Amino acid sequence: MRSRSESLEFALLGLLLQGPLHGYELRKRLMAIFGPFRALSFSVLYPQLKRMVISEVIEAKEIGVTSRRTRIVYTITKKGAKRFELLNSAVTSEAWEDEGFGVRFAFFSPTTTPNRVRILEGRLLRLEEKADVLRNDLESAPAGIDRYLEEWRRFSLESLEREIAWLKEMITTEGKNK
Amino acid sequence: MRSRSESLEFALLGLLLQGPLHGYELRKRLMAIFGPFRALSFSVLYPQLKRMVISEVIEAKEIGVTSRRTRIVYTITKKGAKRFELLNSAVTSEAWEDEGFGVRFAFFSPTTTPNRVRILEGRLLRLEEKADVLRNDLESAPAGIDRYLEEWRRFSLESLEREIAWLKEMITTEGKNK
DNA sequence: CACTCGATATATCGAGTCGATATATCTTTC
DNA sequence: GAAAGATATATCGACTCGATATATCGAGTG
Repeated sequence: MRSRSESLEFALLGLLLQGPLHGYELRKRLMAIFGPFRALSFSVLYPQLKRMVISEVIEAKEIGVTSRRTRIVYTITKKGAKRFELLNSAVTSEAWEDEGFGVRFAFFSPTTTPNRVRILEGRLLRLEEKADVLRNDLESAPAGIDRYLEEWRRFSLESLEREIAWLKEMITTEGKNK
Repeated sequence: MRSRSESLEFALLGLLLQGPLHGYELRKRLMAIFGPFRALSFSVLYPQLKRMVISEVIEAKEIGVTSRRTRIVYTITKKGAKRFELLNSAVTSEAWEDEGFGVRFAFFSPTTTPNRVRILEGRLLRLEEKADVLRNDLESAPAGIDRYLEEWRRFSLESLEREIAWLKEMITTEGKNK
């Protein structure tokens, strides 16, 4: 299982918990949640839904009684609800990598404070690792080796440090909710 | 041609312009340039090098005279140097999308101020598009629909605005070099 | 001086992703 | 009533990703 499809499965289960939907509508809602940072094409969505039908976390029902237009409506199963709970509580590295974190964060509401903190702290550690690499690059590189590369690294490091500060704030806020 | 492989081709040509190198070394240098933001696996690098040999922008020479160890050294051809020039001057959207911009920026030195400005302005427009989507999301969403989703959007928008400000600064600096 | 360990070096596999495209219906606008 | 655009499902080929296979080289250990 690739990390990208794990976070997609998580998001799909999260949406279907609120009620049955068909593929096109699922895509629309996910694109709205993802915003301009992550695309979702049908060639990713439909195979993913098929895999989820096979693993029995969702059920597909074709409806087309009144209109001639076929629509396939997906419903979450009991196994699917359990799967969502598992993905929510058994936090893996997927939850704090770039691909997964935004999606996990967007579905923070249906989880608990300890799980939120675990994800936020995982993300924090991951970003501090990246920042360390950049700091080391900036220090060890011969001065003025390439001013554009240097400038890019400096800007990236600043961005990371801002996200780290934001995460720390989020963790503090969660702590108060305990 | 996918955008990811176009920016990889650009980076490989940029490195090989400085002298012949073999696959493993090319990967090491690229990973150092990309930093912690983009991985590069051999299953991406080797097929890309093969495609570039076929399109005759590089040549492969197997050396293993003294040692029994095979090493395949790649040399840029005249066609390859022209290809690098083309990618440098005929700026496509690839140069300002997330995948390509960092790589283009890292190889800013061997290009000219007008080309740099074109890339920076393309990136600027792209980020302003994204920021507009987020601003619209934040304004049109019913207040408090999900405080985590809202918080994420707010943070993403702030990050975009910071990158926009940085780009404007870079464009001004380039202007002074004219 | 055999032994292990980590770095060097090339390569492939299956599963998944991406962008483009196909097909057809429904809805709105002129 | 015709055209345009949103709705809806689906597939294709080329490409990417993570894991794994294979084997050599150099450095340090006991």
